[in-house]
Amino acid sequence: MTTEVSPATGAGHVPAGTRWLDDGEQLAWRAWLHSTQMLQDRLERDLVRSTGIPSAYYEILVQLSETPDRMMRMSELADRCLSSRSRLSHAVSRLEERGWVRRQECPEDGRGLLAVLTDEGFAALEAAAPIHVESVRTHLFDQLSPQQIAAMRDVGETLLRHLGR
Amino acid sequence: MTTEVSPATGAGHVPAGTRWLDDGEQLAWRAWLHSTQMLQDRLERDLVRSTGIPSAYYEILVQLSETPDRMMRMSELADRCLSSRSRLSHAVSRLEERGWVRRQECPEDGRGLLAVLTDEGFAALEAAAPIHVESVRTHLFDQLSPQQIAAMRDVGETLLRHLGR
DNA sequence: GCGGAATAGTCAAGCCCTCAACTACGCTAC
DNA sequence: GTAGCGTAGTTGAGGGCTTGACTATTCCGC
Repeated sequence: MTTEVSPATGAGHVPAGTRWLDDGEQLAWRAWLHSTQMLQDRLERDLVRSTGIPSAYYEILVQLSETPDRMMRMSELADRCLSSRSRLSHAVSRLEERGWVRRQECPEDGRGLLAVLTDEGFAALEAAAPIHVESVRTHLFDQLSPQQIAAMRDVGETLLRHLGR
Repeated sequence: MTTEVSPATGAGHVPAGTRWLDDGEQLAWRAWLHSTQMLQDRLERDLVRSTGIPSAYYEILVQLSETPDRMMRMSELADRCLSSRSRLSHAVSRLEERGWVRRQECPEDGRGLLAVLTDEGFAALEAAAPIHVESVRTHLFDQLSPQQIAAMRDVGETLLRHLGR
């Protein structure tokens, strides 16, 4: 995403009653939009450059690693990664090519599959994690006061409640 | 982007001294990560569904519309849209196919081109803007208190200062 | 003015994502 | 037990983005 909100337009062409953003809201909107885009972009580039793992794959590895058996149903994995099923399916195929994940039939449900983190996958994650966390610290936490971090969390959680998670 | 930070790993396998995230930081990180992803996703889908314009294109139209002559150098446009030059070049080509933008030679610099917003492009933006701003209100501003909005802006601006803009 | 470096923009290959169609299995009711 | 429907997951086509190589132009020092 990206996107400023109001066109440089005079009044009168658009449906009356549009609640345009005022100046403060415009500034807040641009600050949010640009900072999130730039930060995501920076973290992504750092991660790929230093570990060769795109963040979408990293997230999959993390979710699997946090599970007792290092395995999870494909759909649950998709949900946790905020990913569509199709996208996850493609991603797991590519992770299988790297030898980091394999698919395994699900005993309780003949339709289902389990994504299983291999030892190689776990090792790759273990190597990448310290690098990634350092990047997150450098570009996010080291820049903010404890109050700002608390506020960021509060805003994030409020939005998540509305968006449903 | 996406991405949890620490692997479910015992101590000892990774370089000593990694500054792992504590519980509060983890929660703040996940809240930020998931809320920004979900919100961007939601706004993008709303915009495409109701106007047919992806946010990357919308941003280009907005930037051009805010300029006195509705034209801008390709590189400046790329910078303002947080876009690579290649990406912008592709996007402008596609906007040209829609008849919303055209390229024009730059008088002062034979290497350069100007992207010019056409009347059709301006009309498309004018039609889309109220719909988009309503979506931003619904999913962002209507969910937050004035204090939260101020905090969001503060955090965003702080991060932008570090990331350079 | 000339040679080399820097800048503006484009293009092709490859990767990733989305959308919609598809297969396969499970569940329920009759 | 089988029809019909819902769920799990995959697949392929098509579009967008990134990277890196390429052309054209300008700038700068001499």
